[in-house]
Amino acid sequence: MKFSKIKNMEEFAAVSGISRPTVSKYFNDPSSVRDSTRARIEAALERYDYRPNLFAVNQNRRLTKNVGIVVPYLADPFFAEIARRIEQRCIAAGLRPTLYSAHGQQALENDILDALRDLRPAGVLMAPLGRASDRSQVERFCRDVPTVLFDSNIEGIGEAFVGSDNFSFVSQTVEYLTRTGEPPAFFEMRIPANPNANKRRLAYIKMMDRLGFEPHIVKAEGEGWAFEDIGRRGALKVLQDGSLPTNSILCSNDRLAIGFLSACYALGINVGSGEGCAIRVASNDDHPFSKFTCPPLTTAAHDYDSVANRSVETLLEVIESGGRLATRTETLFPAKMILRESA
Amino acid sequence: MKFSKIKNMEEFAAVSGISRPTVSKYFNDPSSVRDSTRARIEAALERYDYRPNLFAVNQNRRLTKNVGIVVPYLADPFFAEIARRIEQRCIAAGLRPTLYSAHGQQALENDILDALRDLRPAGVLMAPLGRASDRSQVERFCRDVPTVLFDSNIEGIGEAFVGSDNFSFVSQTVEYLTRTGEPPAFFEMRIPANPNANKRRLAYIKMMDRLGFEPHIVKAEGEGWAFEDIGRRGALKVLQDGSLPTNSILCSNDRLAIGFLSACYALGINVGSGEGCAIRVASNDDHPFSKFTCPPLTTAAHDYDSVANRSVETLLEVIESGGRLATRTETLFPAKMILRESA
DNA sequence: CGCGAAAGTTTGCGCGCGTAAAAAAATTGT
DNA sequence: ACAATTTTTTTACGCGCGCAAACTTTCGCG
Repeated sequence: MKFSKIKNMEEFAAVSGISRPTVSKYFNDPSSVRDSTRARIEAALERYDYRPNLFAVNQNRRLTKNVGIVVPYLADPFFAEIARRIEQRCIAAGLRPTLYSAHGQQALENDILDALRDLRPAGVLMAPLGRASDRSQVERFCRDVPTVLFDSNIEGIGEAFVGSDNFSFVSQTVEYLTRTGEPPAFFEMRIPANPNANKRRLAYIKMMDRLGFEPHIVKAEGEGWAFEDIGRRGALKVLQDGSLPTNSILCSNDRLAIGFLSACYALGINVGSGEGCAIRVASNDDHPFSKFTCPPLTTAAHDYDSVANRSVETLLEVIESGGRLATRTETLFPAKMILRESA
Repeated sequence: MKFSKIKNMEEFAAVSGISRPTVSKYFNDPSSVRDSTRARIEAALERYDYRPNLFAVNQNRRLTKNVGIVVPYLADPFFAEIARRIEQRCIAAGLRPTLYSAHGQQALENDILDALRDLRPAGVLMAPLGRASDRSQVERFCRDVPTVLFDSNIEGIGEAFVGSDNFSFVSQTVEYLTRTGEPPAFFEMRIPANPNANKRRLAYIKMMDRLGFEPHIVKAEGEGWAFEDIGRRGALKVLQDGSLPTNSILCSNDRLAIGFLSACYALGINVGSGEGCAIRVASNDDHPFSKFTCPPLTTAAHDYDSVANRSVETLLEVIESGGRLATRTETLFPAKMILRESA
């Protein structure tokens, strides 16, 4: 508001008594103009409120400050949380993030990539859908736009990958469950959406082998992103037909575990290690709500902060080195066991 | 990919043998060109992949197809879910939505509004932070950009409001709890972020009055968006010092209720109406995870679909009538009771 | 076949800003 | 105080496309 309205840089340059190109320089880097002119511009900014148009700015710039953040399903609190942190990291680094969710749909993911090209982003942080991703489209995109993948990896695509070390997750949970009770069965979706699920299954098998136990994998039917519901149905089934080979269960992820706990409650089965408990349930992710389940969920926690920080740091490196990295790095952060009452 | 790369409309017009203005017309409305030329353009589209630059298109258009969607806190699954539906409705209506989260911060909400101006959106769908919103900024924004508020209302601001009828929510839950047991106490945050909370408290008091009972309001300390944690702490406090005046609790919202259930579990208090249950807990919202709590939460459900649909419909009306509505309408959808085991 | 309307083409400007090159002005050093 | 910088101004063009006016071609129809 302040005084009259300024519609473009031309007008603002006029009222500040400075030429437009110099004003343009100022906005791209205030320290690039002489102190006295910077003072005059900032004096004008006090009196008139003007900001360069975000989209016009990027139309003809060599390198923009835009970054895209793409997640597969934003209504999943895990992605909401990691996206939130990444977004704030980007803002702190002086970038302009825009967040997109593929809502679990390949077509939408492709549309997002198309829209992202037009944004002319300096870089993109992307957690792909995984199995449902259109690999060739993602690959093409990464050739055009410097991209760092996070959370779920696609081998060889993007300048780098930052995520969690699934083996660290599963080895810790399996070890813990085994040490404090029975070796666990592994509970997962038959057709997992996310590549991490496959790595976790393999890690489970490997750990069980290493410890000298027979692996038991329990599959829940159902596809899509309604993990809790799928977990609940799958759990009801195996709990009712008594096909569960053990009294301890390791769920592939917390959302399935939430469904599993819900099924246990419905059947009157007490979960935990204490008196009167029939089954122990542990999981992976440390989903934001795992702390509040009943019983609270024992789980291997993502290092949310490290993944978010390193993703953004890596993207900044990529951008600074001109959009390409000499070698594709994969950074995996270990899990941290969170012991709660469910196991 | 296909053949060579097309960088702009000029080039595409050349290879398709049609003039650029006509091609431009085609992309704005394919039916506005003659069948034979449409066929030629589409034949060219088969051979070359070209799409007009999204941001350049909007630079000089009278009316864009952009819409902004602003929510206060996207890591809250309620907002993630409603935003997801609104986003998909917009896409279905041929609009181009962009989603923003204020992450609970006033400064961010203001930044988002600034960025949205530059997007030149045809309209904006906004769920404001509420108490934390910078009212004058939001008001200014709504004067410049046609905006429909949803979920939380700010009196007199925006072209319309679409949300849920808090009285319908609370009256049903209070009535149900009273009819099937004791009249409830009301559990809420001392300083609620959201204006709906205040309306719910007032509705509770009114209902209790009407039914001839003394209202009891239990306040949980804490600010911010970590509702579950605040609910849990608050519940632990009142459950431990025995200050709860009743055996039935109505939580202002489901996230608080999830915290409350967690506290009950920690203290070994059984929740529900059955044998051996000491307390009944009901709530409002039908949060996506309420179905999976232990016990599953009895709650008054938002009509997610209606709110999402009507919001988008209303915005379309606003846009069609040139950005302004004769009178500001407020549409409130009633709640639907979801009976589960917690009460 | 000729006529008027409809559709397409040409031409040119505008959106708001980045950026490059050359000229002018202000600052610096001595 | 004068040459040697540094900074700013001027001028001009580009980004990718929308839009309007005037003109030309095409189409439908009697």
